[in-house]
Amino acid sequence: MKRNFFRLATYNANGIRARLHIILPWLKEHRADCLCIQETKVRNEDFPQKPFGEMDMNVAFSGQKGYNGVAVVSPHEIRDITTGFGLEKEDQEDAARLLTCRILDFDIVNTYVPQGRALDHPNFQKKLEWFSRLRDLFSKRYSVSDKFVWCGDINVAPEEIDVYAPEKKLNHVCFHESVRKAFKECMGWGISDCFRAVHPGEPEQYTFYDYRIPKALERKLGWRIDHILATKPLCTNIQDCFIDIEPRKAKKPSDHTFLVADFRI
DNA sequence: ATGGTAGTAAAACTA
Repeated sequence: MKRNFFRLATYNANGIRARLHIILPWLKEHRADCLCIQETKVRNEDFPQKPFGEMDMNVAFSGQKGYNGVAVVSPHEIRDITTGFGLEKEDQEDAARLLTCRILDFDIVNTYVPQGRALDHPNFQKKLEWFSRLRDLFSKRYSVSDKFVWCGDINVAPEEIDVYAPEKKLNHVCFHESVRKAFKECMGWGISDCFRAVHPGEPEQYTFYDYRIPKALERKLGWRIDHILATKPLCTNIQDCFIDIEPRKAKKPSDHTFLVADFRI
């Protein structure tokens, strides 16, 4: 059965080799046209290409040892793959956090935005700069009239409803006003939050549950920090956008949290 | 106010 929409999803794997038992069945069941993965935590030479190839999926990946790492999986051809910000002397970590490609007539940017560690840590400045560098990349390489999607682990809860106990998170690197502002300024290039376009004002819609917090899912102690942002040609054609959490299928509840958007084509 | 656990990969480190 051919569908009249393009299904794009994003998933933070926290180690792709430890999540294949979740990712492979999920791909089969949901028939995503594009799955963007972050925190693969695997160097390129060790990337598990075979299991994807065996189910006729193409993969593009960019990783480093132990940390970070991004990948794109698709049943379609993955073209024009780039990693990092496209500098002559590319930073290894940036290359393992940013991968762009074309699938059908969609321009896709998959990012694992630096978490930032602490407000007074140098990594937090790097995080803020990432958003302006991304906006520069968008405006340099793409047009707002393109079918363009930026998705991934953005590490920002944009609004109070996007995190539990927001009053206690004002100095958190994923909720501080400076990082929310930086994210919004980046979006100001011309992209909108697909999830909020479909579910405006809906509270307790989270994409991330810290596995260190006991029963975080049941207690609704989560964050909406993974996002799918799209330009107007796509935003005006969103059929659906939803968070797929199926804890019954996972050993741990946070193992199985996908953010999905369906774009009418 | 802090810590809680998981993954990678072989002792810390990031989240």
